[in-house]
Amino acid sequence: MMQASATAEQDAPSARQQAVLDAVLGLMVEDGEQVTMDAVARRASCSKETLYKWFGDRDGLLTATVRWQASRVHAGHDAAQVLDGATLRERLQDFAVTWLEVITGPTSVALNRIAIAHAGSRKSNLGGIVLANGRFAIGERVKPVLEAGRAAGLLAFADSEAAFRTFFGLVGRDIQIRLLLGETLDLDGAGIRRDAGRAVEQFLAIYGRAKPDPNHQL
Amino acid sequence: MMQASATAEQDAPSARQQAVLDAVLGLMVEDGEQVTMDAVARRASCSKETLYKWFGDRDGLLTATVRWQASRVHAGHDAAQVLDGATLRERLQDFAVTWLEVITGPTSVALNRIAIAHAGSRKSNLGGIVLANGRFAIGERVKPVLEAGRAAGLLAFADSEAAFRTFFGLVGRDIQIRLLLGETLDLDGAGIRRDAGRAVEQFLAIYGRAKPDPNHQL
DNA sequence: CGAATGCCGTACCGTACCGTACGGTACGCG
DNA sequence: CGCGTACCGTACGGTACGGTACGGCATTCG
Repeated sequence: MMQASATAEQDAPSARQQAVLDAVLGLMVEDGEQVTMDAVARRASCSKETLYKWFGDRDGLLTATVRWQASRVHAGHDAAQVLDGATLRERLQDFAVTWLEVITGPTSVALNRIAIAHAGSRKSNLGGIVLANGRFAIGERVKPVLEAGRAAGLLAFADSEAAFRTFFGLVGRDIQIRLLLGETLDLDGAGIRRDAGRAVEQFLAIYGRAKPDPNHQL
Repeated sequence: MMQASATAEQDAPSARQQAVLDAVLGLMVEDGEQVTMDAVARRASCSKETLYKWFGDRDGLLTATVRWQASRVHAGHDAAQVLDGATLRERLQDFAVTWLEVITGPTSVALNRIAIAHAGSRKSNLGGIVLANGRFAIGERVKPVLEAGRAAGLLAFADSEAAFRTFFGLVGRDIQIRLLLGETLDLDGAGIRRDAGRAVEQFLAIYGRAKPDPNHQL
């Protein structure tokens, strides 16, 4: 009579529940529109009754799935201290590569499609969860690096949020919207690294200070 | 026994049909998920039978709606020839403002949501239509300007497509994805103009050839 | 061993919605 | 006038899907 629903509570889902959520992700990737309760139950070899006991309703199941996927995207926070130019480039490049790998992945595309379709109606915003764990999470990880770069005199900007948004735009460009709208553009690892490098260089062309220059104004 | 379906044919829809399509757009903006054939018929004061005669099926109706909206977004093509720095800035600024106004508009958000949700399944890609009339249409209009700027010695780039994609990223940044995911970020005209100006200056910082016009600082 | 629990499989219900059919009305034309 | 055409309003069938109920099995625990 226990087994709190994994939706309301923030408990990590059990192993069996994780298997169910992975089944949902699999269905989403195959065809976002056929994520029906019957299909999930069949795919996960569980009964619909169990689905409803664990997740409340279909919305709870989708929410739990989004959370579950988000929980394993998070890479480790690593604090960087003093930066030289090469290290800054490297860190930004890493972020750009990671981000591009995420948004071009089929799971991300499927999940964003679901969340966007859901955002049209009011109920329980998957969009907020996706944003919090995607766009905003990466922002909170990049901004300290940018600020460290500024502290080291390598970058010049007033607002780290604005600077990050520019970085975000330079990295992603039109890739995400094109993928979401169904275009199949294949980026291999080399292409992603090339794209990331270009974005970093362009970012430095805008915000870079030529030399470590300890007179930071604004 | 005529009245070719407005879907298969490329005929412009009749006035009455346009009213129907506007009703669909209205429903999409209000709540993307309640665009049902009954609701459209009620809203447009027409019978479902007529809807099916005109548009074939629900997919045809949605496709016709996307085309209809696309048909009136197109601004006039205007060929510019020789550019000086101020004119180039102005043209780019205009494009940026227009684009931001489009993607922040509720109709665009609703339409993109529908198209993205639809892109998950195979049938009749609204995504392709939206891309062709949004992202790609603006690209084809911007690239000649960029090339004219290059011809005038104001810009330096090898690939106009790549340069445009950078411009696209600098203008849009994270705005579209955040709106699609349900965030309500309100940009008034002044905010859009400010954003557009920033994007143009950043673009020139990357691709600009040192040409006088010292009224910018960032 | 017997009861309780947790879960699977499946049948079932209500509803929403796509697509069609049918009756009724206004209008143009021979 | 009578007929055809185009359309509105509505009712209806079929179906897919969300959510519930029930029988059966395996495991755990008293």
